[in-house]
Amino acid sequence: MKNNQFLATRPLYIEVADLLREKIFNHELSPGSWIDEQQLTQLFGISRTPLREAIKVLASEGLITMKIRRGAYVTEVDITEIGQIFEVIALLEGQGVKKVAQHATDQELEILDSIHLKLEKAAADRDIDKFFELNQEFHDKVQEIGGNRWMRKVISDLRQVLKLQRRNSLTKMGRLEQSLKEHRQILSAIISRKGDLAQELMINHLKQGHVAAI
Amino acid sequence: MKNNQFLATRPLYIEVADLLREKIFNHELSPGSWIDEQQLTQLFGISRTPLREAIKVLASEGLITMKIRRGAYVTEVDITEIGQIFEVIALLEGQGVKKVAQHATDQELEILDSIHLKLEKAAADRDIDKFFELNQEFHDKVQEIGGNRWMRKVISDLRQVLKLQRRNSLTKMGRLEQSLKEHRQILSAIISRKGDLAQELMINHLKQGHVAAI
DNA sequence: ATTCTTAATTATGAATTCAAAATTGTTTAA
DNA sequence: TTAAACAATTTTGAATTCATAATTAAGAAT
Repeated sequence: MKNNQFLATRPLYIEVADLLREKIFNHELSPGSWIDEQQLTQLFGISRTPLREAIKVLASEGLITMKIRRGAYVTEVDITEIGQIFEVIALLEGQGVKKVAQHATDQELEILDSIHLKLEKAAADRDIDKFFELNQEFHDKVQEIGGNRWMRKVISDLRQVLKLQRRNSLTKMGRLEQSLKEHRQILSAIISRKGDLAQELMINHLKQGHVAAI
Repeated sequence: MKNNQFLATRPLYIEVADLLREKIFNHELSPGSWIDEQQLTQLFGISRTPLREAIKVLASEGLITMKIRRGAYVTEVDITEIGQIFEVIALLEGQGVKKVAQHATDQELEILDSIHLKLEKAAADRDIDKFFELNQEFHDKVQEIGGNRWMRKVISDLRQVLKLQRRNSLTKMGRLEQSLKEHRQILSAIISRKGDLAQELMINHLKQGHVAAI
């Protein structure tokens, strides 16, 4: 695989990890399927070494499951587990948002507000991709402000696993409106420093919203 | 590196990842220091391939930072972060134990009780290693009964990060007694089906106990 | 002595090779 | 025809090799 001509080129295994995630999320590599190293090295034009390094990284993220002496498989996430993952995310983000409501500086709240404004605009424009991007950004910014690096990482990893499942919910417009409304309430609770309320709203937001609410 | 004589041997890179975590957390590999692949392959008696796979896994866990074309460095995990990790674990185990108190079968409670009995005995015998092993088992069994596979995985991952930090607190006998007492209360709350109380006790157990309470 | 240049050494990133395990395919026996 | 035994092939896990980048050491010029 030829590296680009620019400097500061990223390690090959990181590039490959990205390519693999992509293939997994768009189901070119479907859940449960075996990962054919041979085929992928040929497809990517690389050797097995960086590919296997990438596979191990995705395995530690939970996207890939290693079976000893019989290779790597795309993790299967059944509907029950989706619920379980949401339960964990809801718990953590609930705690995060509570702390934000209690301790964030006014300046930090401004940042959240500005993200939310853009979110409102994206919704008004019916720009779904943008909406999801900003939605993601809002949730992540809350965690960033919350300041628990490990909580943030856990959430981010679990979110990725959820992406395995994404698919149909993208089109559900009604859910988008509902999600926006819930965001409004959460932000409002944060700004008025109502930690417990913000927590409760966030938990419900995530538990009800499921995938569309990510 | 010779594998043990038992079957179901784990992949080498996983073993190596464990060894590296250990070295990182007891500061044989100190924060910020460069990771000498050559030296470690000799020390472990393995080749660079599995070592580098392990390094990449730890990098994706955040324990190691890769610098392109100049190797891997130990990330600094300061005491603040240890507290953050405990916060996450406490939150999750609190939720888990609550669910157990509410939904576990009587038979499952018996299992917890039997583990706790052994824990009492280990404490009475002053068998610290046994105590920690059973303590671990108790917490994990609660999660198993709780039934949220992903919550369990997250906890298990975070626990691993905490592992070596434990070493010094092992000797603190007072803390061990206190930990045992808290376990008694938690178990009692579970058995009497007081979910909210069990949750609160577990959260305090983990937050106060910190490393010794693992 | 200090700085600059260049050669030698070492480390990294990645490809290749190799041994052992797992799978597949073929032959033989009932 | 089916099942068991065994050989061939494929795949995995890990060691080794190789090209290039980075670092160190050595030597020349100021």
